[in-house]
Order: sequence, then structure tokens, then C-alpha cells
Amino acid sequence: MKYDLGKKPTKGAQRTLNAFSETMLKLISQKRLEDISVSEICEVSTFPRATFYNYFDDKYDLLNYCWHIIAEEIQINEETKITSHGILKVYFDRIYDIFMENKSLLDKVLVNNNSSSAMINSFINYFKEIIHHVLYNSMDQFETTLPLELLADHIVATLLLILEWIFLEQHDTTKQQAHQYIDVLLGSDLPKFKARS
Amino acid sequence: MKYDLGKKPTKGAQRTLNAFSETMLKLISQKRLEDISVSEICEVSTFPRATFYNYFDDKYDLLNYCWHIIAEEIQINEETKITSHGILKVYFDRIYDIFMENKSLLDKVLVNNNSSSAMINSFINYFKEIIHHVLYNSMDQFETTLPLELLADHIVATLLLILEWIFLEQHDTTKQQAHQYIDVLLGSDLPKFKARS
DNA sequence: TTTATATTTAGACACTTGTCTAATACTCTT
DNA sequence: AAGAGTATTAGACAAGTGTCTAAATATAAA
Repeated sequence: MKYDLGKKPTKGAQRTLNAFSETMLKLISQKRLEDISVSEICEVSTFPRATFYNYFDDKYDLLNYCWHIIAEEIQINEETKITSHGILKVYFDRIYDIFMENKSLLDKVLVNNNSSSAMINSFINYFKEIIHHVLYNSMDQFETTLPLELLADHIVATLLLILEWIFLEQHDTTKQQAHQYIDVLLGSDLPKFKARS
Repeated sequence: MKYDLGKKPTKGAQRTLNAFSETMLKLISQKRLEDISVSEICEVSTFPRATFYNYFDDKYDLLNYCWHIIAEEIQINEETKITSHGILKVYFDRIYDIFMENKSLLDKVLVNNNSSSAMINSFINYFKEIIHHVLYNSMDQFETTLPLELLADHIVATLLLILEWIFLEQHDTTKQQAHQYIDVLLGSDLPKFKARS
């Protein structure tokens, strides 16, 4: 990303960011990511290519920014301190809700991109990263003989696998049913969690 | 892949396939995948670009063929019929051995591509696919309330996660230690397996 | 309102991509 | 050794990529 999201953007910058991300979401609802060029994104957004490259490295970078926009609602942050092993389901539920809110968009995108590994990887990896980040900072809660990083990776991968199963492979599943999947795949007795002190 | 790997290749075709795959492995040991162009691959191989496109769709397709070459030694096939739940470790060990045999190559590749998600995804996804394929055909061995596809995905993802931890994130780990990781992450009592009939 | 700063823009640059053609050369069988 | 079937090749094509300039605009803060 060329543009610094740290500072709060000016009016014009925000307009430009919005235009490009909305165009991208529109285009991936209509055709395969591979068939979308930066030139086309710019034509649809009625911005010149030079402006695109002021903000993004390439179309994948813009795509990542789109996930960022969608995920902004998550509000998982360091303050969400862990009070019980139910925390995993709290994380899971937040992402589940976001995906559910954006289900019609996701479904449209999948019609054209269900076999595009670049698209799927981009999407899954984005959410893996943000969950991994918050989860790893709570890992002192866990009692395990495993390397903490490895355990965190495994938990995150498992949560995302279930979300992928539900939303990308489109197996309608209630939150309750999904919680059962978590219990089975991560151990129904959750032996890896410390007793509360 | 433009070329049909089903039929056995002629002498010339084999020579060409070898030249391109050897060049690719050489180049990814030297620089980032993103910085390698089809033109460069062709210059190093002293083949014209037209020949490249006779065989491959693009550089990612060639990369996939490279993993195919490396994985050919695996010899996991349908005949390897499952006799006990130890089968998971059999699969794991085969890939572990292949990665170990190619460790010096992997290490060189990672120097330049440790942050290239295209490279890592290509590598991991290739091996996920081949393990998934053989594993899914043995899933009647498992006793579970989960959808079989989901359980298979989870097992494969977990095995690959451990291999990624060892070989890509380069935490030296013995096969025995890795087996312990499998036991813990997939359930030390392996409750998901049917009793033998 | 002015000014410093940030953003947008047109156009040019060298380079890469994937496809196509038609001529040439190889190599496998018989 | 001849012919059928494969494989290689040069070069051209339209399109896309990412970078760079320098001028023109827009914006935020004093």
C-alpha cells in the first residue's frame, strides 16, 4: 500500500479510496479477478492510472484494502481482554457476523471467482492475519506443551477453515452448529486451556 | 498446463520440460518470484518464449510443475490402503522425507521468497491437494459427526501446518517430535477413528 | 485570504504478457 | 530411410504493467 492509512485521510483522499474500493468490489462481483486490469478499474472509477498508483501497489493491494474496509466493523482489539476459553467463540462469532452481513456480496463474488486461488487466498489470509494478531496476544491463557506460535496458527487455521466451509463452500450452517464443529476440531473438552485462576 | 502430462513425453518434450523446471528452481533460489519474468526464464533456458507457452500457461503453472517433479517421489497412491489410524503419520512421514531431501533447495528459495505469499501458497496448496486426494478416499475409516469433507480438510491443514512450521518457518524438529504435535493437535486419543473391525 | 502541503493529472517510458501464424526441424514408427 | 506426427521457432500483435516527470488543482490551517 502506497498510501499511509495511519494518518487520517483528507477529503479528496477518502473520496479516491472509496471510489477505487467500490469499483473493485463491483468488478469482482461481475468477473474473475484475473480478467480485471488496473486500466479497467481506472476507467470505471474515472480516475487516471497515475492516481491508482498513488494509492496502491497493484490490484491485489487494492483487493486487500477492500477486505480491510469490510473488516473494519470487527472491532476486535487488545482491550477485548480474555476472561474465559469462550474467547475463541467470541472471535469466531464476530467474523461469522461480518461474513453474514456481506453474504450477498460474497455469493456474487464466488460465482466468478470460486476457482481463483489468488482471490480466495487473499481473502482468507487477510482474516487469518487479523485473528492471529489478537489471538496470539492472549496465548498465555493456554496450557500446552506445543510452541505457542504453532498452537495459535492451528487455532486460527481451524476457525477460518470452518468459516471457509460455511461461506465460501456455501454449506448453510447455524452459529450453534458451527460452535459444535469448533468443539470437535479443537477438542470438545478443550484440554489445552488453563483452569481459570 | 498446456502440455498433457498423461501421455508419456517424447525425448524432445522431456528435454524442454526439464530445462524450464530446472531454470525455475534455479531462479527462485536466486531472486523473488515476482521479479522473475517468462522472458528471463526463456533466456536462461535458451528457448524462445513461444516454446514456453507451448507447455505452460504462465510462470505459476511452471512453478506448480516444479512441485509436481519434487513430489513425484511420494508414491502415495490408491493402492496404499489404510490398515490403521497410523495412516496419517505415514502420509506425514512421506512428505517430511521429501521436504528433508530438498531442504537445501527450500532454504535457498526461502531466503528470497519468505514473504512472497504467491510462492508459499503455491507450494502449500500443491501438497494440500495431493494429500487431500488420497486421504479423502480413506475417510470411511473415521467415526465422526462432522461432514467428512470438513474433517479431511482439517486433518490435511493440520499436517501441512506442522510441515510449514518445520520447513518454511525453519524450526528444526525431529520426526518423533512432529508426531507428538500431530497427536496433540488432532487429539492425543484420536477419538475420531473407528475401532478396527 | 493566503500559503504551504497534498493530490491529481497527461503523457511518455521500457518492459512484460499471452496469442497467433507459418515455416522449419526433429523423432518415432514402420 | 520415408512419411506422419510432434515440437521448435522468429516475429508480430494488442494489451497491460509499474515508474517517472512536471504542471495544474485542490485542500487544510493560520
